[in-house]
Amino acid sequence: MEPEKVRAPNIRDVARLAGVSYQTVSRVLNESPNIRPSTKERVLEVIDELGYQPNQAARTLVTNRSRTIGVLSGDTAHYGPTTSVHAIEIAARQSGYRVMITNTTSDYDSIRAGLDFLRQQAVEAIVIIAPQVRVFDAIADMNLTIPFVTLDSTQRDTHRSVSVDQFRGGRLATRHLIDLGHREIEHLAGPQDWIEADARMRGFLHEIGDAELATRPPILGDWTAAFGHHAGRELLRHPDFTAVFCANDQMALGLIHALHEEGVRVPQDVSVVGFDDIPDAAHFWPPLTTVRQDFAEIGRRSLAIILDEVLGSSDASHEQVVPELVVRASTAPPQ
Amino acid sequence: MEPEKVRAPNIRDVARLAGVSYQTVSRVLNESPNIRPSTKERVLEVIDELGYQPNQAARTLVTNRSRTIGVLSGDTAHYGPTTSVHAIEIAARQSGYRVMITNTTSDYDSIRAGLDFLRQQAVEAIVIIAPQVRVFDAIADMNLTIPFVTLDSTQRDTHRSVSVDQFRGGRLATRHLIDLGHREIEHLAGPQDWIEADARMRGFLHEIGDAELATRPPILGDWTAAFGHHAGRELLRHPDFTAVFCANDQMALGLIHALHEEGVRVPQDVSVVGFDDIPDAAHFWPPLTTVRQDFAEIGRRSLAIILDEVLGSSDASHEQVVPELVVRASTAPPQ
DNA sequence: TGTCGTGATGTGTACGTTCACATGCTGCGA
DNA sequence: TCGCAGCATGTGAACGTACACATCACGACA
Repeated sequence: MEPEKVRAPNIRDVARLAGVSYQTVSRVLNESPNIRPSTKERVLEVIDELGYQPNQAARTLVTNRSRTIGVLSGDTAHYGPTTSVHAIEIAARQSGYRVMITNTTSDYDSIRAGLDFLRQQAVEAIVIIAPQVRVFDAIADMNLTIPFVTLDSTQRDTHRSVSVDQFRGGRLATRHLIDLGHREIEHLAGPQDWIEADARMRGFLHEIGDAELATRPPILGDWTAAFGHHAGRELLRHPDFTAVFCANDQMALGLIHALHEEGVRVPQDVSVVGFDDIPDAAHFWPPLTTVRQDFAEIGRRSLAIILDEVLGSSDASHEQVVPELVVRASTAPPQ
Repeated sequence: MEPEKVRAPNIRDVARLAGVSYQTVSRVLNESPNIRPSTKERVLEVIDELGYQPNQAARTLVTNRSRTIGVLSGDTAHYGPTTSVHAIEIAARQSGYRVMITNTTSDYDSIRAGLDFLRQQAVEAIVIIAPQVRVFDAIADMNLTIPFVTLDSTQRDTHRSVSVDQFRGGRLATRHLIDLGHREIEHLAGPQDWIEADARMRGFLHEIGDAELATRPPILGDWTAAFGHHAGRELLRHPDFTAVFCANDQMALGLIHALHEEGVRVPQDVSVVGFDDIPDAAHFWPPLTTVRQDFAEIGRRSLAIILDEVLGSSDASHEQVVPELVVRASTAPPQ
């Protein structure tokens, strides 16, 4: 015997039990002003009694609004994106919106599928935290009509963006090393197709050029500690440098690991700067000098911006949050 | 002049242009078997031309199925959960499902709101990765009729679960220290309302009891490196121990930081074991001995289990994945 | 040659909600 | 006393799709 498939109660069931029309129930649900308090109370009682829940699909179908913001996030479990997403959720909840997150791998088809999914769910806006160049191809190809905002620093006028000023961050880190007196500075960069990685690298090159130091070609990494470790071993085959600027904290961790293994002291022999200021960075050994990005802040701002657009404003702004150098124990003057 | 609000093309628009009935279009979309190839082709052409996309809300409304799996995840950006979520997404995609993720903070109302949201979105099943006891109160109160699976090790018969055997992991770590010859072992545990934290602690206590060592009350932490650092400083006020088992890698990192600061050598003076084996752990200094959990594997399995239930199977299984001790350089015999 | 099964396609309806409009009632001012 | 504004509530339609059923053409078979 199959258990009988009970239909969920709908607005009409509520109406019948409350002795009103379904429209009145709808009014209660939507907090219409003109409704007698006693009626409203009675309806609410029945709703509670029945455990009635509005059918979101039906609502979306008729209103074409879902009160939902979509988030397209990258495939990796990085500290930054997850922190931003969390901030977005909290902010959205406060504005009466919900958030639907979809992860994607970095290939075109996956990004495309993710955007399609969000569109099908009738999200009212999309926050894109997949900071790879390829994302923009997908967006262009499917000419998205939904408002969207990106969390990175492309200055395209086609859409809004909020980002930490990565270029400036790259300069801050490099300038710090130069100010300490370093002249032989390596850069362990991120993957080239990441917008942020590129901006940090440009910041590095800019300061190197400004100080008229010899330019060393950056090493292109993949953000992982394992790569940092590998790169560190390679670099030590020609130890003609006194400082390394790593494009994120994880790679800095791996690099320091390699330095330790070879008996190279940090910061006495080599100074290391990271990027991000993940919570762990303060507890690396030595505690890491790094550039702090406020991931939560850009999350909050992105939501504010996109709700602004949903509600009618239309100027495509590009906000930038200023990063901050956090000096700890992994940097010192060269000896 | 407002730009005219253009309605998205629907199934009838497609039908008209293709010269067939809307039902035929529907059949093409749902890959009905009895349809002439030439007709199908013509319809597909029109779909492509119009950029038609099925309206998910309408589909869900009529079928009461969404081909979507909900994921309720905790509020923190931990490595484990994010890795599991990612694995779930990939597996879901392969089965023709999509995943909708909702984060929650750990308070009851937020969990409740998250579950309500997922239910309203008509997800067909829910994977719960919010491993706090409180989750079960919320579930019980709203008597969820949707199949769900949890990614932790409560052995309740009300639902399915997949988990790494945390108890066993706790034993592995502790046993390793005992086998090395340690007798004075501290445990830095996780928050008490986390199911996993509790299980690891029980594993620890079990081995301590087995070896007839004096039981030291575990220190209850919050998973962060900052807490590990703080706890390390506290412990060093009475340095009567030779080893510490930390309930996760981050706390181990902070603890080691505190030890380094006081000139205590790891592992010569104090051995440290972590838990999780996050990618960074291999690059801590010293590289961390820890217990590896296969987060991706439990993600994949959870999806398999829940799809199984969606498709009709009904025995509530409790699968367990075996954790693995990874010995690196943070542990050694006491000296 | 009539009947019947089968493949291909079309028609009516339901899903649960909101919007636009209609209706009834109340009280107030002329 | 009448008309009318305004509040409270009700009725009909629409959103876009899938399911159940109806219809039609065609060939096989007795």
